[in-house]
Formats: sequence, C-alpha cells, structure tokens
Amino acid sequence: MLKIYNTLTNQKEDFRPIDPNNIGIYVCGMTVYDFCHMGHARVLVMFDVITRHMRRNYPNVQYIRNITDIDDKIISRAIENNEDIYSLTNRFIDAMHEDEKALGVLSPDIEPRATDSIDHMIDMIELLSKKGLAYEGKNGDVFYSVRKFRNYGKLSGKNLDDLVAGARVDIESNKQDPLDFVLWKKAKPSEPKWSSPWGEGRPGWHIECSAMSTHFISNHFDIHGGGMDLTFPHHENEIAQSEGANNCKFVNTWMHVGFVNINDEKMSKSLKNFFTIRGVLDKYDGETLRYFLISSHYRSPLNFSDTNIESAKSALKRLYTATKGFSSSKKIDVKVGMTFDYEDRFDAALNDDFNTPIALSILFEIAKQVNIERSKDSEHAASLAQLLKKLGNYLGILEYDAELYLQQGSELSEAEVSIKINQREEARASKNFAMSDQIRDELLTLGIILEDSIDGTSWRRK
RNA sequence: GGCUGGGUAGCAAAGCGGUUAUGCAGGGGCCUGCAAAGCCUUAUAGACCGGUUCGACUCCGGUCCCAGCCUCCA
Repeated sequence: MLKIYNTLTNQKEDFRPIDPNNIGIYVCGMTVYDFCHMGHARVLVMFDVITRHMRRNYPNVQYIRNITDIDDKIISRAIENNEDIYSLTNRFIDAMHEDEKALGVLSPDIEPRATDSIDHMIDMIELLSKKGLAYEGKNGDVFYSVRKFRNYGKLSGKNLDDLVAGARVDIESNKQDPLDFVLWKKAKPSEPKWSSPWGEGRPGWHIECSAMSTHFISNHFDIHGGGMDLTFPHHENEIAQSEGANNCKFVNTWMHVGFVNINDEKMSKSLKNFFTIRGVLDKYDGETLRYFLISSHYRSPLNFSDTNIESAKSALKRLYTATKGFSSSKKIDVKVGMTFDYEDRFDAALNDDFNTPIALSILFEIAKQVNIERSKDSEHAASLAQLLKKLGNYLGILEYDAELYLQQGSELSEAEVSIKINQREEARASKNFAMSDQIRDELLTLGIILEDSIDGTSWRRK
C-alpha cells in the first residue's frame, strides 16, 4: 500500500486513487524567464521518480506539468532584453528541456503553456464572478474575494486574521480586502494582452494552474505537487479558485518538495545564491546530480555543496563498479530465492512516501552481494547485477553501460589507453615493474586509473 | 507574532520502543609484484531537561537552537 505525506492533513496517508485505472498528477512547473536552478532540478527529478513509481503500480498515470509563460517577470525581462516574450520563453523552455534530459527526467504527458489556456482561465473567472467570489476593483483588475471562501487557509494552516495581523500584506486600495488576490490584470500600454469580459489584460498567476489542472485532468484529481514555497499562497489560492468555481473537492493529496539550500539557506533567485542546472552540469554528469538529488528524502532540506556532490559521485561510482562486467545484454534468469527480498524491500521503501534514501541503501546491499558473489558464483553475481541495474533504472540511475560510465570524460581515447595498457603488460610480463609502474603513474596524471584483475587490466576515469 | 518542519556519529542520510541502516571519509587486516577495486574488521551517534516503560535516538511534556512560509519564488 502506497503511503504519501499529504500537506493538507500534515500526515502520511494511504493513497486511495479516485480511479485506480486513471491517476491524475499535476505539478507546478517553471516560470520560464531564466535558466533552471538546482531547486527546479529537485522538483523535476523527484516528480520523475514519483511518476515512474506510480506507473509501475497503476495502469494509466496522467502526469501534467505546466509552463508559466506569462507573468510580470517574463514581461520585464523581455523588455530588458528588447525581445518578444515568446522568443524569451521559447528559449528558456528549450533550455529547460535540455536540462531535464540531462537529469534523466522523462517528459510529462502534457506540458501545457499558460498562454494556450487563457480561454479556460477566463471561463473560470467568469464562473467565480457569477458565484460572487470575484469582483472587479477600481483599477479594472479582477480579484478573488478571499473571505467569501470558507476554507481559505486549510492547506497552509493559516487563518485569515493571523495573516492580517502579520502586517506583511500590501496596502492595495483597489482591493476590498488586502488578502484578496488578482485573477485578471488589466493591460498597461505595450504589455501582452488578451481580450476578456473585463477588457484587455492578462491572467493572474494562480488562475492558470486551477484552469489547466481541472481542464486537462478533472475538477477533482489525485495528486498536486510543487516546491514547498508554493504551498502558500499559490496552492492555497488554487484551492479557493477551483473549489469555489466547481463546488467539489479539488485535490486529494498535496505533495511539496523541500528546498535545496546553500549553507543551510534556501537557494533562491532573490537571494542570488542559486546555481543553474547547466552550471553544475559543467562539472558533474547528470546522473551524479540526479543521485545527489534523490539521496535525501524529498521533503527534507537538501544542502547543495561540492563536498556533498562529490560524495554522491563516489557513491554512484560504487554502484556502477558493482555492475561492471555484467553489462552485456545477455539475458540471465534471476534465480528464485537467490535475490532474497531485495525488490520487495525496494518497493516497500518507495511505497513509504517515496523513501529514496532507503531504496538506495538496498541498491548498496545488492552491490555488496554482487561483489561477494563475483568470485564465487558468477551466474548468481550476474543475476544480482541485473537486479541492481533494474532497480536503479526504476530510480532513473544506472542507465549507462558501467564501463562507458566509468570512463566518461577521459582525455585519452580508448585506443590510446589500450596502447599504454599493452606496453605495461609487456613490462609486467618481463617483471619490469619499474617500467610498468611508470606507465601507470603516467596515466594517473592524466586522470586514468588502471585496475588489474584475473581477466586483465581495465581502466576508468579518476 | 502566527503556522510548518527539523536538531542523529568526521561528513551526508534513514528506519526503528530492545537486535549491523546505508554511502563517503578514517584505523587494522585479506587480496595484489606494488597498486586500484573488492572483501573482512573497527572506532565515532541521536541538542538539553524531565516523564512513561522492564527497556527510548525512537512515545509524551518542557527548554534551547536552526530552517521555511506568512511578499515574487521550485
């Protein structure tokens, strides 16, 4: 039984699908005015792990992740660059796709752009107006009347009076209540605009997710996720909009991914302490990064540092090393009873609120067993290695041939290394160990490590 | 101030009321011509104070500290 921590109830709950044959997942994606950073990477990778696991357990999982391609930041960045918003957003959408590919993230089933769903948003705002939940302010903007929605605050555990007392609410004379939020913004001259019953303008941020999730999935669906900072106000407002408009429960399970921190502080654009995915990929391969991101539980904070990624790199290398030599496509039957309950325990870990650290620890148990069996029972070792690769793939790691992975980024070609290895073999055969060690040291300075075994000498990158 | 989380060994990170988490790094050993990898072995935990219990890192209460949200943010 899959258990998921639900932000709505602040506890782990049994996941009971609305329709087991049709699971709906909606995740708030990127606002595309800049390159994705490590925080985005964590959300991308975690929901990739989550949907991969869901797909193994349910026949049809519909995964939707939107793209916010219209908002204030996009507009101001486009003006700054003196370019059309679409040329800006298209560029960063392409960049995002490159990044997620490098991280081994599978594409969502649908990736709707806000600007393609303006009609659905207008429909929803009209519905809210009809129900008396929305009103037009003095400046022509349309607002949601938060106090008219009974359950406002249920997701984030806030109550309206506390929010007012917090005094961090802006004084906005156009609103009836300072907590009300914008559904539709009147266009200023030279801003991108769409026509609507309230004149030309553009949608507020929150309405797009309510409109797109209900349109592409249903008024009521299973899982809605995003980064933790979206809990309030974004997701709270989505609930107000969707439930206010449709008179039914919006989402059963709300999932929120913890932050990536720098020196124990949230990584964010406003703090200017962020690292872009592509910046990190200059130094580390995508799978190392992915391993790093899944090495802690998705709700815990994750501290980003070179030391921590280096340690992820070493750990992943250990798993690859264990599968080395078994990567041939030769089909081996996994012997019943010889793999113990590794796979069951692996599944149980993921079923327990997607506990990737435990799932990974089981991969290490298998790796150790492969190493032990290697010299004793090679067939058993091979079947374990196959299992290791299979379970790794479920998490989106161990996707490459071990040999190739361990040799990637080498300055010398395969052939060049082979020549050196052969020279060294000759030296060793004639017991000229000074010479053989010299060759090995020479390669080491080029970042290449040689490993002698009964099967001969193999090499890998340091 | 209100609301969430959290404080675990050198570092990272989990589960668990009593039995080895796991990885990286360290010590000793085996293997090796020497290495590397691997295997065996080993040390180092549970912020603090009380309580419940035969027994608590794990449950309850309190204290201290940290992070996040309450404003755009994944």
